[in-house]
Amino acid sequence: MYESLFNYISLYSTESLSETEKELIKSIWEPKRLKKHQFFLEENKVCTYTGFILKGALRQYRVDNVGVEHIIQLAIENWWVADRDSFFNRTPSKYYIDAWETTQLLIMHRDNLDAFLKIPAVKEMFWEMNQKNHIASQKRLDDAMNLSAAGKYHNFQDQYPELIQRFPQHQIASYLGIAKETLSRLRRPSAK
Amino acid sequence: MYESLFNYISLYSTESLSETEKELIKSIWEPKRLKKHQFFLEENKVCTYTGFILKGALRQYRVDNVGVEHIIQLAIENWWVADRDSFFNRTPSKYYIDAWETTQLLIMHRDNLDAFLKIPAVKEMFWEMNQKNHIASQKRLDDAMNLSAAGKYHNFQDQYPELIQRFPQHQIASYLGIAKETLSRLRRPSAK
DNA sequence: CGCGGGTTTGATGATGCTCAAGCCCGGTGG
DNA sequence: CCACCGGGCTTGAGCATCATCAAACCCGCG
Repeated sequence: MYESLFNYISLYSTESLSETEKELIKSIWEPKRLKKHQFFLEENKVCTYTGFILKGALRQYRVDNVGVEHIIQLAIENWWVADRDSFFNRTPSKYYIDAWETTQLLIMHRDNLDAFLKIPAVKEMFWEMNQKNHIASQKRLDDAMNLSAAGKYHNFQDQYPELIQRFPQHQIASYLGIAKETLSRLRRPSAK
Repeated sequence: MYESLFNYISLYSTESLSETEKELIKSIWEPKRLKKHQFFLEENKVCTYTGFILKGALRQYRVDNVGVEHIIQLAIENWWVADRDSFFNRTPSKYYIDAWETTQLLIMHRDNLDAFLKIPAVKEMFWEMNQKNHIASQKRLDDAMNLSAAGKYHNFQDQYPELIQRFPQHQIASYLGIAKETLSRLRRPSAK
């Protein structure tokens, strides 16, 4: 059950986890199950937990002032879920996070964050992740600004083929910031 | 000369800098002057230095395959400059960074990064900055995808009024991902 | 005085959004 | 076993927003 998490940590760190550290992790991360459509986080609530997906799929989105959902992130196995801002700063969130498939998670309360970060391998992993995330969001921004709808979609296909299988295409469209009809038309008369 | 840097560090950290730490910082950060249009970084080179702006203004941009510049970042006093990816991972950069005004910087070689990060206040500051950056780029992405040209510009006005003074508007347009003509038209028949 | 960077203005057209309708298909209940 | 329902996907028509191209303008400076 905890193996995926341990693996993930060692993947992004040069240090390895001692047995006592593994025990610590087991004591602060707890399993949690979400049924489809169940919320992990709702708007205006503080994101007190961060999650690691063992099996399943979640979406993070916000709802604009006319009630339309804007998908911020689609996440599957071995991804983290949380509203970073809300989680770290204990501020109310602007986002919803819910399960798109029935999902098995490990979750950790914000109160245990410091203890978790005391583990050197974890600290290093977080650091690496920050870097990676930053670079990734820079790229995503660049794509969003400079690519055509077709470009965005092809890009997405290349980068996240798994996600295409797991989410309906109107959600992908929302994630990419294009209309679902446009995405539909892109797929039709098409190459590849 | 080093006071701005010290101030910046204490601003983002709960810890404070000892005298010996300040001495260390002075030994690894060196002053550097750039004349207008002089490069801090060029495409395909590794970004071996990171900089902190004491006075002046820089732009970071990439050049697309038809030769058009896309501004990634505009930076003035008390901002950091570097291509993070290139700097941390020692990989060739896709970006140019050059001085838009004559600029006074402090710079640090990548080889001194570890020593720099050994200072607790610095480590903490970096951590905080990572968080802030991440949240900011999330917001920027959201804006880029969902706002109209007018919305983007108003937003920019609110968030970075100083930058409007310092850079010509076609650069701001590029930063915002809109055509310079569009920006010009936005300003004319104008509110606010 | 003339040059050059920056800005403005106008005309045109592409891209992609909106709205509206119909379709496809899998699941449910009669 | 079939009819219906609903979510998702497709298709079409019209339209808004912006990018593009081209020309003129403005102004500080050598």
